[in-house]
Amino acid sequence: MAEHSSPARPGRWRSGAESRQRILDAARALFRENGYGGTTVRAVAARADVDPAMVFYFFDTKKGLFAAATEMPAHLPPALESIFAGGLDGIGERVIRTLLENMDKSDRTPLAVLTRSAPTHEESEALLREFIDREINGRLVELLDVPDAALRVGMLNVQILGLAVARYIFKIEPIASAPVDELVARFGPMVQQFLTGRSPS
Amino acid sequence: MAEHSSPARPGRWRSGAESRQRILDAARALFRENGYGGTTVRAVAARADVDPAMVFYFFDTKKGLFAAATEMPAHLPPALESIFAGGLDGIGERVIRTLLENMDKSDRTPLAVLTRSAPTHEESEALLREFIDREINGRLVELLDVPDAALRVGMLNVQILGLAVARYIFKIEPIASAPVDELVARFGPMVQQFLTGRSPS
DNA sequence: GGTGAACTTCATCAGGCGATGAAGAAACCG
DNA sequence: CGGTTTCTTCATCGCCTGATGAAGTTCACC
Repeated sequence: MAEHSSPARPGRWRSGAESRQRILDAARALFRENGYGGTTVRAVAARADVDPAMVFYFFDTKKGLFAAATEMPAHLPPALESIFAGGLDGIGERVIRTLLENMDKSDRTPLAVLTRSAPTHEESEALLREFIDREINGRLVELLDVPDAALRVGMLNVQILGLAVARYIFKIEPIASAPVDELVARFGPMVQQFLTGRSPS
Repeated sequence: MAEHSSPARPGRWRSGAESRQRILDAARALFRENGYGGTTVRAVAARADVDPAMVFYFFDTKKGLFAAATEMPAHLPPALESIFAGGLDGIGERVIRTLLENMDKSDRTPLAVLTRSAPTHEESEALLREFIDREINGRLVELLDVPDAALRVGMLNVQILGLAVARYIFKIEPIASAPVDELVARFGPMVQQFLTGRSPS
């Protein structure tokens, strides 16, 4: 067997930014598949076609890699604004559509990562929850302005969580392969109903 | 420091069944908190106040321990029957109530374990899904007997999943502390609606 | 074209992991 | 009582983990 193409000698192969990106992509995939504990630095390195030491070179520790791999994608906050922009009218469909479209095209799926991962179990879970509570739930409760707003928003959380878990983590059919429009048509009005409809009490 | 009470000599201390039970309890707690990969046999043993070797003595392998710790509680199937027993009328409330009451009083929460755990990622996840598909979804689709039954049942799965994750895993308020009756009142009619209501198309 | 920084590899460390096997102590059984 | 089984501890194995440090290679800049 002759070594045909890769002499595996040290040196500057790639732009550095590229290696960093390769590692991040591999890390995101593995963290999502196997969780934090089930993912080894060596496996990430192998998948990124990179020496394990490079992971530490760029991210110092495994936790640093995790933090970098799960940070919020930049295009999410603007999408969030577009949900609230239209007021209460049709907000049900908007929230479902925005959620699905953003998670469909991105492999970051912060929810997925955080469900099965978390280095210390407290740390990043608390962080994400605080963000969601402040940026989504809080604003929505304010917008609704009814006595049982908190419970209504809680129900929305259940929908979002269930939809995300079913579609992206467990991949339950037919939810996983249903087109976005179908799901929006099904869930949108329902969400709208329990957000702005009359109370069942 | 004098060794005050435990000479730590080998020998028969407890009934064996008791040690086994201690290990199972500790394992369930840790698997749920940290997942399969994040739980070490040594940690389970420490929590059970038992030598690590005992875990292997009773369960042979770590996987064996996992299998024993996550096996389905015996009282679930009968509860399942009671859901279908009443036919389609009020099935929405029944399914929500049964789910909540069973998961509230049990610390097994197979869903919780399976969400964050799974030894090979395929194995037990596939097992639970097969069970759910056969025993719940299949029967329900049959019972509904409409063209879009699969999608309706998929929506039910989303509800169940979201509710379980929100209440028992993420502990999102106010869902986590809401009384069962409140949740049944909110989710029951909604579930009933999209199961037996007219199609949105 | 030489110098220093950026990137990459390799060898290696200490520590924890799952797992094994032997041997000791209590309980059970005749 | 003696022998066997059952429970328990301990010492240890080989492996893989996260992490470090030094040395080598290439590039950018002057």
